[in-house]
Amino acid sequence: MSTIHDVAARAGVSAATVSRHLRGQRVRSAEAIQAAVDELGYRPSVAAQSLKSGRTHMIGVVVPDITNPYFAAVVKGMESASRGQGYRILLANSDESSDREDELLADMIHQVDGVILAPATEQDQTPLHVRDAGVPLVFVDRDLAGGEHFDAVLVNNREGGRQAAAHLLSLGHTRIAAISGQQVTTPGRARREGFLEALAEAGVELHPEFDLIGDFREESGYQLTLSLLSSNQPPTALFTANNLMTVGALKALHDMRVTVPDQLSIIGFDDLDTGPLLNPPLTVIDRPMVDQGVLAMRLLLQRLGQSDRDRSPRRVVLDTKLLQRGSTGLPRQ
Amino acid sequence: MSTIHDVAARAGVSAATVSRHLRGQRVRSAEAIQAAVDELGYRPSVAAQSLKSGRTHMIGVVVPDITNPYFAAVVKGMESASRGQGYRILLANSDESSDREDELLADMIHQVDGVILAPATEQDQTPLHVRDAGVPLVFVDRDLAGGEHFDAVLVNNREGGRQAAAHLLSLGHTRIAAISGQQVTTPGRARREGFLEALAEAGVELHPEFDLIGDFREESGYQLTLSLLSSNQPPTALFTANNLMTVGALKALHDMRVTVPDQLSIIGFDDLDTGPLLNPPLTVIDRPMVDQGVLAMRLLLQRLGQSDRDRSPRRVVLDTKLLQRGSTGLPRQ
DNA sequence: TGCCGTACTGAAACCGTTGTCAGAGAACGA
DNA sequence: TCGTTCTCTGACAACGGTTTCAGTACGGCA
Repeated sequence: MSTIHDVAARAGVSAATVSRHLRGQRVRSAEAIQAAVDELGYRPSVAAQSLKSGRTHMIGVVVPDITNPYFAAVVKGMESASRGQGYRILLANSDESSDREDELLADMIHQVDGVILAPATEQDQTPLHVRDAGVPLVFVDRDLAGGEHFDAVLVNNREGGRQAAAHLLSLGHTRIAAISGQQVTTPGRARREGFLEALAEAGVELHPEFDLIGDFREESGYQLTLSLLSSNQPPTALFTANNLMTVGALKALHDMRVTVPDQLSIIGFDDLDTGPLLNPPLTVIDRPMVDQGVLAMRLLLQRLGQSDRDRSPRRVVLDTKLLQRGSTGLPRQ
Repeated sequence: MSTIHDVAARAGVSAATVSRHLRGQRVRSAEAIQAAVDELGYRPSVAAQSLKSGRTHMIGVVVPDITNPYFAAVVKGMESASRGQGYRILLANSDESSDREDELLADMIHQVDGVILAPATEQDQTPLHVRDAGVPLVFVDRDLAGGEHFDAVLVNNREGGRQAAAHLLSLGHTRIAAISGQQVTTPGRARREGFLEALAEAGVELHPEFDLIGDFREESGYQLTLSLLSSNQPPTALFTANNLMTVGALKALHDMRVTVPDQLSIIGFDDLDTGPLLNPPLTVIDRPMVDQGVLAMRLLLQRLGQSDRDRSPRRVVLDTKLLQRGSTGLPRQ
């Protein structure tokens, strides 16, 4: 590994001059320096630059689970938006654990220029520490209670929940069940609230035993669906509040030989790549995925730009959309 | 941001002593130092440590596409294996582009302690530069032509291809088609070779027009399947060499109202989360996913351990397994 | 009493880069 | 010709740690 001094020696100038040349300043011996750089294959030490400048050109990204296709798409969006801007992504999974998230952020703060986070709970305090440390922070997918002072890219989860309910109601369902996510998370809480709200407005009540709370993982969708089916008067329609729980629910229905939508209509939140191929094709509330990552990264990079640090928070809220396919139908008589 | 000197001043000792305490050496004023550390919330500067030690505690991970569930799972495995070992993951997508991969690696080399790579082509030269730079490298999923001198975690792709062919042959198919991946990649080449090999051994020939080469993306699976269907004597069975192309193929079959497996049997490579839920459930060649990430990271971290750098390359090859479900059946008369 | 070994300590150098500073020439106008 | 400006330069000091080196203080022992 050659250093800037090696280059300087070879070009017959001082290290300072090499540095200047590399940063684009006019320098008399530009060609000689460039030649030396090329011959030695010199690349500046990132560590030394960071130490000197206090900037690392890395963005910390913390998501609950990278194997969730939604987050994979979001991260891909982030990566493509940071590409060409000279920023790299430091990736970590929180596994939906607030503690793990705390650790990760505490570690990261000191080696990233900014953080994009999908917080494990809305009560999380760590993001405040991140802000206190002067590290710009953008929320994606999930918000904080009182998060208005942070940048964020979200979707209208409440409206998404309402759309799901409205769709089931429009088909004539009244024995309706919902499997929601953790109520301490934005999508967990808001989707359920919107869903319940729309039901209430239509004068339909959700039986407490049909108002289930999962954890956004496939297994909880599976187990909770089994429990619903064991009810002596099962629901005719089901709303599952994210993609993984939807898959779990479908597996349970499959295993229990429940026909969809004849015996049970099901509507999920977040489309699956194979959504149209399922039997029947899956009805879902859909939302932009890659876009959210792109927007979040852009917001953050803007924030990193000089003189933009203190501008008021920007909050982007995207719309959800009903994709009606075959898994929802009229309730059985 | 407090520095080690702030801590030293507060504890009434020198910076050297604080450093010693933090690195676990016996020190007279341990309590006072610890108190100062806690009060100030001191954390060592990663940049300074890197500059001094030459180690960054970061692992560069370059995969073709993080939204491919296989790679998402692999990355998750890596992340969990690096957790607790004090290593972080610098993630990048190569988008199956060799040029992009070159850039990424050239940048990364100087800021990571090791690299895990799924190379875009087997002819790639960049990995050699990485090695020359003294940065340990582990291949995952894909190998290099002449890659025997590198650590790697692979699966037996050739055998997987043979299993697929054997399965279709055992059902009595002879008009068989294959949609393979890029022939410059290990999985693209080896799966096809194994597949063709087994057909040849059974005396079955693959019509050139049925021997298609895609690019591991959904769109190519879709388009190539459409072209197969437009043949005036279409195949009765199809092998798609990765998950995304399988999804593309299924969408084409769906759009063209081809019934599976009656009109066409299909067998994929790599299971889908929704594989069992498809209509009919998808027959695939399956392989460990998260495990590959875990193994690759372990291999790399071992390599980073002292005195292990020069040991001979370790190459792990995992087995594939046929998951017979409903998408393959007897050929139509 | 003196001597030796042990346990700990701070000063200083170093990692590689960048920014400051003062100075050296060259170009320019008077 | 002599200032004065302008452009470019190298020496040097940081940035925040870790490590080496040369101590200092103390206990044990003869």
